[in-house]
Amino acid sequence: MLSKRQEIILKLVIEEYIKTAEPIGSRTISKVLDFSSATIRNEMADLEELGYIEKTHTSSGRIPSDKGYHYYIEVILTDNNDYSKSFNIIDELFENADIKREEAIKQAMNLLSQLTNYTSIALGPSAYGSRIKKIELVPLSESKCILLIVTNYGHVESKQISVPSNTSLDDMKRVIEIFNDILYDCPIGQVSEKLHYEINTTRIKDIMTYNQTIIETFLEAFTKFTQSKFYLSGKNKMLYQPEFNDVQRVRELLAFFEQNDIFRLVENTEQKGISVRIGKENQIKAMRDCTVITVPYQLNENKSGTIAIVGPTRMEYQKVIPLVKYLASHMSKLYKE
Amino acid sequence: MLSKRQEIILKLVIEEYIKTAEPIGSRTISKVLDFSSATIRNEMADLEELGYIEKTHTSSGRIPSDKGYHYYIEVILTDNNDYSKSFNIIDELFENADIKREEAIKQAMNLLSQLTNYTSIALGPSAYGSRIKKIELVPLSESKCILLIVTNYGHVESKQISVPSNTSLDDMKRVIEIFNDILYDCPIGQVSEKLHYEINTTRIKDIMTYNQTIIETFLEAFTKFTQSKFYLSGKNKMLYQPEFNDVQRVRELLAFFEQNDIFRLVENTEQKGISVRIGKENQIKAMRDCTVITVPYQLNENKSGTIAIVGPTRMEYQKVIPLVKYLASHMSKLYKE
DNA sequence: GTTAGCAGTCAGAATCAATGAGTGCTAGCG
DNA sequence: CGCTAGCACTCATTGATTCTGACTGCTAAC
Repeated sequence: MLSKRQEIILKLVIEEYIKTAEPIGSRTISKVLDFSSATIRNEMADLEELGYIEKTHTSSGRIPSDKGYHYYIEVILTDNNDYSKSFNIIDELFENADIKREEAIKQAMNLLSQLTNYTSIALGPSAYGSRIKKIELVPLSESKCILLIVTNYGHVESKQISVPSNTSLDDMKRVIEIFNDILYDCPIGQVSEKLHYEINTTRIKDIMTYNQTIIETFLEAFTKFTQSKFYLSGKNKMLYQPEFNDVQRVRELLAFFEQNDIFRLVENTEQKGISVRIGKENQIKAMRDCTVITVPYQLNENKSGTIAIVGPTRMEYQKVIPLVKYLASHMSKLYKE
Repeated sequence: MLSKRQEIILKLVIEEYIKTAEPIGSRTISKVLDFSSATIRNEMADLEELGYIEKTHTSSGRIPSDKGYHYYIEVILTDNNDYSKSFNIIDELFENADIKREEAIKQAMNLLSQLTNYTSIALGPSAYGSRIKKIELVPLSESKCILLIVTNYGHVESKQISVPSNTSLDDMKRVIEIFNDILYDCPIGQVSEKLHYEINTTRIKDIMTYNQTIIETFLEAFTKFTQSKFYLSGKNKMLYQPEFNDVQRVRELLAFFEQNDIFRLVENTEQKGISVRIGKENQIKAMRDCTVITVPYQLNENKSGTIAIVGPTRMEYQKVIPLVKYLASHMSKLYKE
């Protein structure tokens, strides 16, 4: 357990370092704290021995360690969320009824990235809990048509298909008609199951047996739904952080964002509540100087999505944490309506 | 006019510089060319005086100038397009009938970026020449529905709208029905015009007068079509070029890509044929060390889109130019069918 | 027209000393 | 006992200096 004074010093070191990205010396602290620099040095030596701060070299000032940041976040930071001003913006965003859910999520991520100057990510099976509202076949020409699938959240998936030579457009339309009957209000997750069940039991059977390709195409269009999607905003924000003044670092980081490995960010995080991974706690090499904060948000039933924010370990936790929490709670609402 | 030997030397300088990104000295050339380094030096001095090559400092080797690159591209590079192997890949891509046009373009850009290791961009009013094939209204709940517009190229635009309190869903459906009649096969560019004409003359009038918001919403959805779109692939490729070892440069460039200023790249380019802008010929500051190659591809009638590729001035022109030309000609085909 | 040879230039690497912001430690003070 | 003044020490950073090597341009001779 740290003494009151140690806590104050730790807090000062961290907040100063967040501002300047430079190691903090004892004199800097003593100016604020009305103790001599020697006294501060003694305290700092203790804090270092306990592992909360470290030196970059023998005679340098101190910088916070990963452990120090954790203590700061979990013990020192009280919940004085005085950032309610920016929260209004979020509310407005979610109250706009003329925006599709996915659009709202996208905009929320842009907003988060703008407000914080870090990279923000929304992850999660965005189609989860969606139900089919309409399936439609629009002919484009003799041989081509577009298959449309619309969900209750306004998500539209489309796939171009060529009409097989042994099938007429009317045949296909009839099939789609039947699909509409069967699948109306059917949750995306259960489509495949339901379809296979119906094929074996009901009137769909006789149409299907003579043309298997239609159903295959149809199910293919569904794979797009089940693919987990993510929205990433502010990829480049990190470039402006001094810890990424080295091009090699930048390459590593941007290469990571360009891959579809984004999901590795949330591996092994808590299912409930906020998770803050600082520095080397992230398994990803490119993130060794970053903090990744993840907060799950509730979808229907027992599944959940995640929003994440990636910034330097030297992140403005005080500002970011309440903001992310607030946003996550509103995302949940978005999925409940 | 350059002598044969000068051309050979210029070619060697450029190709070596493209490989190594280092200034080329007279000895390097003399090893290949069976003349003494002194002779090469004399020739190089002439080439420099003529403005085809330059020095980075008094006693450095030579690097190509912008003018030198131009001479290389326009005079020295004969059309020995021996890259036909990679071209098969492009053919395959465009022959797949189960891919929407926009999807094909996207994939073509990915391919181009993969093959060249540069950034590739497809620009152009992708909706241009598209005609409406279907307008549809899908109800999601009591108060919300989705407006869908499908074009003959398989492009789908969707917009969520809330049902105004003084209107019934049936009313709206009837309006959409009428729209379908009027606008079927109507080119995107003429929708607004046609709609306004019909409003003032035909049966649509009486429905419209009592609810103006529907038509407004409808036209709003169309703005998405008319917004010129672009596909960008390989944004990060440039990071691996030695000329972008400086973080400041990287920031500038990526910031440019993130803005929607992309269209400035094609400002004032030829409407016909390939255009190669080298170094400072690009108005954009961030591109001062880049070459931007643009090739228009024909859409319907008199309008055209553009594909562009952005790399360092030190670009593998020999490989890139035929590839881009070939691709552009195939894009045109895509728009003709 | 070509080349050998030589003097000159200059970026980049290597070395070194000076600077100053920091530390740890000790002894003395209230 | 907690605090502080003071001193010796460390080390990153900076700038000056030098060295090296890859070049050039020029001249004189083949």
